[in-house]
Amino acid sequence: MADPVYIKIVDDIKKMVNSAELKPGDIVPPETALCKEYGVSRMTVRKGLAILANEGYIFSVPGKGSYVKKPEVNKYTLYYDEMNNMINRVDNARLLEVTIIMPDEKLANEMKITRNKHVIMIRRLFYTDGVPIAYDVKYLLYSKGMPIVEKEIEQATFQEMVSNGLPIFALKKRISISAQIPNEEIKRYLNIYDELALLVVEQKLYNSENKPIGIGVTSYRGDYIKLQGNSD
Amino acid sequence: MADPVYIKIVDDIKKMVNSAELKPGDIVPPETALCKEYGVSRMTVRKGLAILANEGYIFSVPGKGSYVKKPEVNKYTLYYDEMNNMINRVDNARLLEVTIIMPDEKLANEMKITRNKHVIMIRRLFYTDGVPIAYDVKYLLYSKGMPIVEKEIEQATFQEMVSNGLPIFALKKRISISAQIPNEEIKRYLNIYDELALLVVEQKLYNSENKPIGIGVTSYRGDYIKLQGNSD
DNA sequence: CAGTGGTCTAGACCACAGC
DNA sequence: CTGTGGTCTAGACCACTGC
Repeated sequence: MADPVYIKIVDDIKKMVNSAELKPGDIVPPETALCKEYGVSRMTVRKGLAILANEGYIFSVPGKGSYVKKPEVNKYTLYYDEMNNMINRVDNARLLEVTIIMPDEKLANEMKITRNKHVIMIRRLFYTDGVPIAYDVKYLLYSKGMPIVEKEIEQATFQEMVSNGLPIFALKKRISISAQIPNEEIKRYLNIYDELALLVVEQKLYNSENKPIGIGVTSYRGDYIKLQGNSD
Repeated sequence: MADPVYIKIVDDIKKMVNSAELKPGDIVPPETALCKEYGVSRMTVRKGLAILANEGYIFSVPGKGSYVKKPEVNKYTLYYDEMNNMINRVDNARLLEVTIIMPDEKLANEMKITRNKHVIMIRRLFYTDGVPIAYDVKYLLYSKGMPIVEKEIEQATFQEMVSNGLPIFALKKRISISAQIPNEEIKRYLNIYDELALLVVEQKLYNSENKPIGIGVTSYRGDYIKLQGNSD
């Protein structure tokens, strides 16, 4: 093995967990014992345990020991960008409207603002191979540095509209995914004549103080999108 | 501050990144410089940098230095369990059928098996407050220790069916989410009389060798489910 | 009290980048 | 060659746990 010692420790303990030699709740040998077993110093052992803790295999309790963790079986990682998804890529976008509105009660509530604040509303259609596949509405609180040129808005993702490249680490986002039947307006925009379900993805952006700064709702033709997620 | 030094280092660098004092691609001060700046030993500095690397803020290149990373803006974490979701909780399940079938070409393909292998098919209905809200089909490769008592199958999640509590860390899962129009059979099962969209979640389980061991398709009434995800 | 993990030091040697 | 990060040591002191 060219691997460093701490990797060997990690692999060995992973093997024990995966072969049920160590079960969730079981205690991992104390650091001093592992030091002796592998003939290394404590910092090396701790490096290995830190990796295991980080990957969700174990957790440590000061004064007691390290324990095998119950895995989070229901956790998935999903990559979503309104312009790219698992079946198709948006290759074009058309701006339907960009206006400044006063929010109705529902929107004001969702954005946690009073109804006398102004909100920018952007409505777009997304195309793939010339076919309209999604109807997209965004509501943004105005802030300095936002793109105001229509050409910029047309092709921008939510990120690009709100964060002008700057404190992107601080942004928090939530999405919620649902299935809906299109209303007449969306049917017209997406050329839907038969029964067809929409996959509706709502994005909500928060600044570092957890205040909403934008809401986006993208309604995809159900036959043109599939979102995918992975465990790990 | 009662915080350890490495936490201070982490916070300071995070602040610099979030205030754009350090931009993606910029180089982080070398470890030796940080040692001097904070008056600590190198291991302490490295502990801080390791945390930042782990949280996706920086990455290190041996022989060169540490750099600020572009954040993964499109990454979301989603918790999904066929029995629990954001609007409703499945409080009851009814077993429709459990049989052993020979897979058709499509299924054999998806499970990467030959068509002469046997597959267990389980069909269920999920209820909330006595209302059927989802139609669920699972296909499982038979393996030792699987629940065979109907009462067990009825209330089991996918996890519980496949992994009998053992090497759960090794399991990999994928989900894909789509919106569909129900067929006549599902309409009957879910008491759908009007137009209603289905949120369809397909789960696929793989063992540690990346071979599929089970496929599950759960079709929820669109008005009863909403999946949610978070960045971070 | 002894044993545990949490923090930290002041060194060391290595492999690797770039000049 | 110097400077960088990657690995590792052999100690230290602390706070906490459980007896």
